[in-house]
Amino acid sequence: MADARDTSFRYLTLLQLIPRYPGSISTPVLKEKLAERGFHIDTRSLQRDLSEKLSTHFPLGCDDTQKPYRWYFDRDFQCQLPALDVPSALTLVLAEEYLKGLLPPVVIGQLSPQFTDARRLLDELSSNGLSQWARKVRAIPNGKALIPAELDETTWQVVAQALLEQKAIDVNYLSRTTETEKALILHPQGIVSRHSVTYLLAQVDGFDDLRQFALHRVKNAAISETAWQVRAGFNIDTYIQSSAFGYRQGSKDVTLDAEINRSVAWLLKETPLSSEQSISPTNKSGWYRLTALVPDDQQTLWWLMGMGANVKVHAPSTWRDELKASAERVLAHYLEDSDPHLSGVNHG
Amino acid sequence: MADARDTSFRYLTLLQLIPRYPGSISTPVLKEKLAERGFHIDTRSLQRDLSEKLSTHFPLGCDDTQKPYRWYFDRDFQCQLPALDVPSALTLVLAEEYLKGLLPPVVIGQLSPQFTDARRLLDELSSNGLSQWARKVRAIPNGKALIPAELDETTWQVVAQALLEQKAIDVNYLSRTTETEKALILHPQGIVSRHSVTYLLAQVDGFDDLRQFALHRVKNAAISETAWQVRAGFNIDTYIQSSAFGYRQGSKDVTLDAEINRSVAWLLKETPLSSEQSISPTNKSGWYRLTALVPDDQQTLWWLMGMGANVKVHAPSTWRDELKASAERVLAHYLEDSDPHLSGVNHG
DNA sequence: GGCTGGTGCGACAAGACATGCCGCAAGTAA
DNA sequence: TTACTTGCGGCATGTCTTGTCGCACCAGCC
Repeated sequence: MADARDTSFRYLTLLQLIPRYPGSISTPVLKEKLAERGFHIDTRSLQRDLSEKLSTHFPLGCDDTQKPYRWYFDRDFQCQLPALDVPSALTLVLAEEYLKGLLPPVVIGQLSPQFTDARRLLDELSSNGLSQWARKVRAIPNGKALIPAELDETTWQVVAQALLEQKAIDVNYLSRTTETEKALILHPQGIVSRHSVTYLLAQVDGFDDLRQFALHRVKNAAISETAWQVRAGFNIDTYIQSSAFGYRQGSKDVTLDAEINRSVAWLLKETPLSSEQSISPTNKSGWYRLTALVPDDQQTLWWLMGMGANVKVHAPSTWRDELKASAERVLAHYLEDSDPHLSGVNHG
Repeated sequence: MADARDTSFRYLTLLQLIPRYPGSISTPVLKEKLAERGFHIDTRSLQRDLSEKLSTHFPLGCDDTQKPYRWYFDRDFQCQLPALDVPSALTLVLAEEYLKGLLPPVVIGQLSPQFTDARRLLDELSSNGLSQWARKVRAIPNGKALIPAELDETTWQVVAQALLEQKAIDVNYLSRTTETEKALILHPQGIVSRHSVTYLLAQVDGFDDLRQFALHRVKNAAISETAWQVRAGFNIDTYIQSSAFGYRQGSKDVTLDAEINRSVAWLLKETPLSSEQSISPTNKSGWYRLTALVPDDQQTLWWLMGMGANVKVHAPSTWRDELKASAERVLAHYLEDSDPHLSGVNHG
């Protein structure tokens, strides 16, 4: 890449090699990595770069309690190279607002330097505070935002690293059924984030089956010495579709045929259910005919349920039946109080 | 910040001043901005920096068709200063997966250098492709992901910039009611992203009332010469709560009192509805009593509706009535076909 | 205890490099 | 045409970088 002695570029390479705080890197390792990238310099020069040049201009820290000194960046330092432009910054703010309800705070914390950077830019945009961007941008998420489960920061870091670098991990896991903590060795195979809970898919050491572990119930995670167990032919999509998450998801799409009222029609014209969808008027005033090719999954069914009486499903018949049955059960709930003699209606 | 003549640090400052491609910056302006930051250098030096130093090491472009040359970064170049660590990269991938269903592709495109960076890091992590991170991470969003409305890139950029820098904009807007395109001057006051549609809140030039404009129906947006109209005392939260978006949102929270079945209980134990929530067993096997302080909004009601017969609401009575009425209407939908003599049941 | 290897650091000299200045050329606006 | 702006090559100067050496410190290890 860079062959010759170009000081400033070497500085930049150097800065990219230094990790953020929880991590650190020692001088000899840095020298080696620099050499890999074509910068063959004396150890002394490297030392000078770090302690005289870079650390005066950047929030660098140095752990000099051990002899190969270890260098690291301040925990929250961030520097984008083409600096953020205004639209990107606004997008980041919007994205953060959305993600707040979806991911554990700790995971968002991983991205916080970026978000902070965006906010800082917007703040500086109008140093007089005129912009007040914070009062101008809101996201109203689609679903009800449940409060994401609490998650330990190191847990997330260890799991992410183990998953990607194919390592096994030692953990304590709080079993939901037995309510006891148990030490396990896990072989991570995947991560699924569902609603506001993040699950680790892993094999327990010594077993062949894949199990789900809610990340917020994992304690004291650490990379294990045990060698990682390969799971041949694992495909996460297949796994999810195999209803492992209660998503009775037929592998094929189905054609949804329904009547919808005007408000739903408007909604779907702007944000379609699927790329293959048609909406046409019916002879019933204020009602439209919807045809769409949609996945056969729980999500879609829930969405239909949430639309309530604004949607009337004709096909597939399984959904139609399910919606009808669900309505009957709900009604039974509320009738059994006011009309005690009707309490025999099935609500199982 | 940096007072003296420190070449490498000046380079870095320089790089931060150069925007990504659609934008560009001219040499004299750069010189001025550098001076603002304490770097008083000769124009010649700046020229040398750009054309000899930086452009050999960075993907810089130069428009030399006009005489004050203009410099810019490659469209997709990105360089994080403390380089991304593995957990952050994984988080970014997860965030992207979530946002895909929530924001228009163009808006996500704003962040794409970051996402691309994350993906590249993960790819390089296992040059042999062993990691296959893409097969290991999935997000299953809470709501049904509708397809976000198409949105023009420049529209987003112009609107974002105008909003933050307090400028008026010239646009062509496709009215939903009249289905005609109309040239307007808008005074942006806020942005609300709702479901998958992004709305601009703005006053039309010459009017005092605030209107909503779906961003994907805005064409040919451009910063206007017209001076921006201030809207005194505008508060976006108040505006949203004033049911402007159909969110009949009482300003006060309400106490939800309901019976829930085991699966919902588990869900809520891990991801609570609110920070003040209690779940206790009832004498009915498999059912639990839920009490929670929740906002009085449409979102929560929809969520309850989506839970179907797994939830039985006792209070507030308005919700209870609404759920019951909704179930009745749904049922009527489906009964009127199979039992024609029942078609008289109200479904308005 | 002494030896050794690894590391940090001050000093120094050689040489590379950055910088300001000048002059020239090309294009543009008055 | 004239004045102005901008880019660019060249050059002298002075600063800065860099490799080398010597010394100090620390931790094992024989």
